Amino acid sequence: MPAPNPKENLLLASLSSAELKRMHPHLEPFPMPLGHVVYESGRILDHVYFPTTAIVSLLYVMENGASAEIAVVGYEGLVGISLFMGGETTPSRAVVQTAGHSLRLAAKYLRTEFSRAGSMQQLLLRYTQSLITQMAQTAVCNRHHSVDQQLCRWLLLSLDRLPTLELVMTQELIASMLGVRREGVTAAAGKLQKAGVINYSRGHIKVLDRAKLEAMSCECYQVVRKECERLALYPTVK
Amino acid sequence: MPAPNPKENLLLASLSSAELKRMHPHLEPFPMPLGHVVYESGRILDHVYFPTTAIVSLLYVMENGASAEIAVVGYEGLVGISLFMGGETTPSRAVVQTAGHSLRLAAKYLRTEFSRAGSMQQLLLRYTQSLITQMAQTAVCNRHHSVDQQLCRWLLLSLDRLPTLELVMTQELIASMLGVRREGVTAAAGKLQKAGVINYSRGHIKVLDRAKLEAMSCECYQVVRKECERLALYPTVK
DNA sequence: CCGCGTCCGTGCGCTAGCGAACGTAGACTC
DNA sequence: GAGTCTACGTTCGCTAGCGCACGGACGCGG
Repeated sequence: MPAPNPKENLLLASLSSAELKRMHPHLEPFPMPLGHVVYESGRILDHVYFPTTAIVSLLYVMENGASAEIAVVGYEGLVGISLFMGGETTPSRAVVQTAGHSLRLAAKYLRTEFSRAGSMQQLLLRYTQSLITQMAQTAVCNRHHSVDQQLCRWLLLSLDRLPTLELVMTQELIASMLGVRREGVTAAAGKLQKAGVINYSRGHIKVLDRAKLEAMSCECYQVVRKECERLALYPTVK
Repeated sequence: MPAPNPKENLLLASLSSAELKRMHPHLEPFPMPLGHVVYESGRILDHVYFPTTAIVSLLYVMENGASAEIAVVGYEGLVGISLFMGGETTPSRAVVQTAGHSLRLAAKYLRTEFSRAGSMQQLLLRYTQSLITQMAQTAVCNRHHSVDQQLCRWLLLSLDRLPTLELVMTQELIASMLGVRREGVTAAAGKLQKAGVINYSRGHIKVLDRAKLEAMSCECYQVVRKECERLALYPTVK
């Protein structure tokens, strides 16, 4: 497993050379296998994680075991905002949704850098706001949009955080992220496949027509993307 | 209209006397009539607003006019976090849900105070995290819970931000907040009335049995409340 | 090449919530 | 005290999504 380059994470790449120089010695490679729980609800974090190739889902698991994704974090962001927001913990869980690499940074170094009130602080706060937008839009989407539309939104959000047009992801997993039944995902994915938008096969999804996927999605994807671009924080779109 | 006392807002009340002294000259009373749009999606804010007796809903309005509440802000918080988070704007709208008073502070004073990196900054960031929790829980609730349960949650959140057990609020308005049909609220409120939990009459809701209301609510209310109490940021419960 | 486990497709009955329309009763106006 | 308006109640047909159950198909290991 090659050591990930800090420049692969957009937040780290945005740092000034002086800042990056200070952080670099403390950034340690951290592998993220599929399904790994990066943090558990209520646990106190001792690191923040900057994904490079991995994708992490923030999700809330209810008392009865049902779950729902709150937001998704890829190479454009970081996992563990509660460390600098001052809350220490959050009631949600972070799970690796796509295996890959990340860099992690011990809490004390992050706090030190944050308290310098420099561009790192600004960057982290701006990123947090983009995360807030994503959460808000998730709430709206959960309220008003069909499973079909939500699947499109979800695929696009994942796609933007991946180097290729292929996702490794079972319908069961997508269902648990969206908080719907697996059968609902099967039905929605079936429609997309018939429309020639994707190709699904035993946990491998190839996106064939991204433009059509965007057209079939609800407005929520575009809102999040536009807002993040405005904040100069969005992954490049392939 | 009496000038609101800064101590009526929990954030302002938590400031050190030195901080409050610095801010006090710049805090101006700002009335909040029902329905007033405190900020519009995308507009650049020039003040932050600290409600004292008013309650403000953050909601997202979709292209087709449908809406959904993202979070609610009362005397425990402030409206306008994007000013110190660095984004300047957000894609949501803030609307006065319960008429009352607030104090507002011009952006430049807030930014100055924030950049001192003192307890005010910590306080604002901790509050932002509590807001994030509320949004996340709203997303989950929208996904998994019935209108009945959501109504209970919503009533409790409003109740905690009010001095009395009576809300002035039409079913139409509640429906637009929850993002459901008015008829759905009528049905849910009818059940609560039959159960002796509330008394509804032409825009006036009296809560008769708060304990039962909490029992009929989903876990989401308690999650938000516990998390905010943990962050030492929650209104006292009557 | 056989067996088994994972993953995906399908069918069926059921309920919650939607959309639209209409009825009614309290409250306010003049 | 008659008219009017706003807020709430009720109905009906419809659809999306749920829970459950089963079956088939692909792929891996032996």
